Amino acid sequence: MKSKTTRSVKTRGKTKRAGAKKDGKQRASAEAASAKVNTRKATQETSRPAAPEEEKRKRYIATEIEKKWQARWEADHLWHTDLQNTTNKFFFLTMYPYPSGDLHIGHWYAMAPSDTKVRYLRMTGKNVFFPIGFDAFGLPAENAAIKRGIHPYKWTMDNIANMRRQLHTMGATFDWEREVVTCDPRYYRWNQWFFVEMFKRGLAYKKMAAVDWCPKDQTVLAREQVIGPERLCERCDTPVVKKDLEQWFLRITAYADELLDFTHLDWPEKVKTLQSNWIGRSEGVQFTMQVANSNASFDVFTTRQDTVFGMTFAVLAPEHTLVEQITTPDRKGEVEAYVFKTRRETEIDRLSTEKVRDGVFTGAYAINPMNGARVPIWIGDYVLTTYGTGAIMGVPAHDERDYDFAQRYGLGIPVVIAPPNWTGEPLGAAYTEPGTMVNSGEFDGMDSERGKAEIAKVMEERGIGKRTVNYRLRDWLISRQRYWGTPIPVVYCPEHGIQTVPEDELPVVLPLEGVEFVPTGESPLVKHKEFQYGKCPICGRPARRETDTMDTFVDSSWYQYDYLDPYNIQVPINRARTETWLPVDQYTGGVEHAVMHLLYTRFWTKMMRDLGLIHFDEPMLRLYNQGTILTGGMRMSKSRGNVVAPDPYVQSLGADTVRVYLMFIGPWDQGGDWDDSGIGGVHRWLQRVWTLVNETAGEGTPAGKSTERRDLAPGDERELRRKTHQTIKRATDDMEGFRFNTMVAALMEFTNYLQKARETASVNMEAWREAINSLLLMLAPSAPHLAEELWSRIGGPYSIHQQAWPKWDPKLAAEEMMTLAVQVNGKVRDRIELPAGATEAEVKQAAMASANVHRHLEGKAPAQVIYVPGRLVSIVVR
RNA sequence: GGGGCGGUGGCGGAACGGCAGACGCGGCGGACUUAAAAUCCGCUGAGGUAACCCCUCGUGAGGGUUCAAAUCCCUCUCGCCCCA
Repeated sequence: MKSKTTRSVKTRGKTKRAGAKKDGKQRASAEAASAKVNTRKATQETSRPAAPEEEKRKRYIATEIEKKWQARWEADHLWHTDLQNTTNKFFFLTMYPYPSGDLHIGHWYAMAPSDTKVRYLRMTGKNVFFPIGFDAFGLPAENAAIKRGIHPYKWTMDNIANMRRQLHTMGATFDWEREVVTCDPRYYRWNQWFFVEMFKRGLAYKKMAAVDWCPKDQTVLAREQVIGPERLCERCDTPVVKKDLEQWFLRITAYADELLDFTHLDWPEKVKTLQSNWIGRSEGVQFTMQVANSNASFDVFTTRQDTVFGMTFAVLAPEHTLVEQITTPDRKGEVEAYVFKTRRETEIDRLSTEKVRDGVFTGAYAINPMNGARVPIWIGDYVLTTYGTGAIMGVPAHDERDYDFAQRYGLGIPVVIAPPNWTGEPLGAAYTEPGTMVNSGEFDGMDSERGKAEIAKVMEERGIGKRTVNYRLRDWLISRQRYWGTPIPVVYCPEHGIQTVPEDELPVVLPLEGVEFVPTGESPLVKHKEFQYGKCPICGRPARRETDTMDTFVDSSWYQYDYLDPYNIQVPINRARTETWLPVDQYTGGVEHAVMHLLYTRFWTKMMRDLGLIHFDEPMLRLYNQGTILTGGMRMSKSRGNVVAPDPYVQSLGADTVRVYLMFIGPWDQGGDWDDSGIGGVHRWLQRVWTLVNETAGEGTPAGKSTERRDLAPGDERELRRKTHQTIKRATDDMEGFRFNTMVAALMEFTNYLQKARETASVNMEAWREAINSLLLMLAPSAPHLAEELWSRIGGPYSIHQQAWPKWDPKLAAEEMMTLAVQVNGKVRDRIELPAGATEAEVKQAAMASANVHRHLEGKAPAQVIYVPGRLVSIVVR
């Protein structure tokens, strides 16, 4: 296979292609050249046998050169950023992975192009900090413990070890010396510290909340443990219900308005819109409704106070605290059954338009404070306690959901906002646009937009209600009845109630020993008596420790800060470094985190600012969302069992091939179904580069033509330099715009051109060197190992990754000739070639001289001739 | 229901309103080889023509603006995402 024969056959094949019919001579010169190489090599590395070494030089064996250079880069700490040096600083952050155990092709898709961009930025003179870590707390570790008896700590650490190894094979320039692992007490103690600070400021608090509860396992379930539309417990298939429990919240709503301000963020519009919608600010009025024949009352929120005269009913959420009190005895059975039914539904189900909007009459009535009308009080599951006040006024004529509801139960639908040209007939559907107010007492004839303001004013004057801003955003529920997370640093003293753990006692360490993982559905901490034994910081007496842990999104809310100084256990953040290195200059990650992680981390930064730790308002200045790699149309995940492992590809074709292929398959923000059918093409391209450059390196001239090079043809040299500089321009622009696919295509085209040039043209060595050097430099960010290897072979200084990205010269890139399309009535009829500097008159003259054009003019004189400089000539005849 | 994004060869995808299909995969033909693999060369949107030139048609469907539309506008349709 690797015999001498094969090699000489190969050599002969190539020489024959290269030269005309001088087989013998060509072969002789090629062999002489390779013999020279051989000698040099042999003297350099006398310890090794010459033949296999020679073989290695000839063939592109990706795995060998990749291992070699990875070891060298690491030994040289090439990617360890000097954080003291803040000149040209650039913080490039890619979302850290969850340590599921295996790095899949989706991870590569996110990280490899990020690394390419980082390497490019380094070559343009940026001092880049590119850290990596692991989002190490979370449910899968605990499930593994329950199912297979592996401790979550061990499971997580083993997975991290494996993923570290896999990440290294990618050849990414991560600064491994500042790795953050969030399940390390060193890290999560600061989660606790932040929690305590927030508690002191009222930003962390405890209140009742409805959560998913499995009645059989007697436990709260995470959202993802509730399976299917039937909402069954994932362990025992018991229908899940909602249950009110005391939960810890972070007051993100305090920042709602500020979170709506994106003015200093260079983020995708999509993400900004998603966050805005999620926060859901609406301005309206909150007013009080009295229950008839009762001293009870309830508040409703509406943005359509202009329609208040059209109210024919009121609806309370089934969970509303008033429901039990006001329900009349004859309605009790029906109401209770309905409340029970509702508790099994999700909010998403309840808000779906597909769903029939139903409800039950409570038997009670409420008074419309604006006109004194008595309206029936219903309960309905389309009203949520989590939005507004958990009660609404029903105005069927001007709200679609209310309309459906009134239709179903035969409630009145009086029009109070007249559509244009309305003649008094009943509406066929809810009219939700502005209009003229009618049947609204003193407001009749008023434009409804003005009516909104007027009614709000009147309500305030009469003490009925007040103008209110309402948000869809809820406070962030961080309690998890789970083991594998950050313990919430709180104790419950029988005498002094809720007390946070003093700072000098942090961290509250998650116990690793004495923890039982049995499928009862209860957090192991609840049964860990030792852990629960705390003491009150005020009286020093025993106090039960909180057993809830924090949502893992807490960890990812500030991990970018910890990267700067991960080993610091004195203070939460290193202020000096934070001041100079943050905010993050470029963040990359999936759009699926738009309203969770990306909102939480913005909140966290604002909170930190208000704690006086930092001076800026936003954590990440620029954001790029790459797409998702799917398999069979589905997101890759271990639980689905559809992950594609990169390792086999890396072993057979090399990391460089995988990296380039992932960038080549399409626009980075698009993602798509994984299909490896084209990966061979990318590998072949890299091999062609290998061969092309090695010939230059080994023989000192392109294509071994040294002995018979003709004199320089000036045109050829100009052309070669033109292609070189045009390619640099294309690659630079594409790299700036994250257009890796077209960047790779440009380099492929350049390689194709160089191969042809080598065989057909006589080449000036300076220009050739410039071309080869540029090719390697431009390839370096994408295929770092191959580029480094070839760079060293042509005698470039180590490391190629510390060289400057090539610059293009507009003069050299400029074309001398231009090819123009000539259109007659919009159809291309000919192409003409002219010097690039040709004047409009010359161009038009040349166009009119075309025989093809003449034929299509059919003797008519052109009515109009349009010249688009450098592009085309358009001739119009009528 | 509202909003956003998208629909281009057999496939992934290129294309500042200006020559549609770059680049790659796949396919076909050829060179090399005893043969295969690998490599290299040529062709490859559909149709008309034996072939070349050339012509016609073509970017989900239909209409519009324009000398010129994949690109801008309107209507529809299908797919994905978000909100209700």
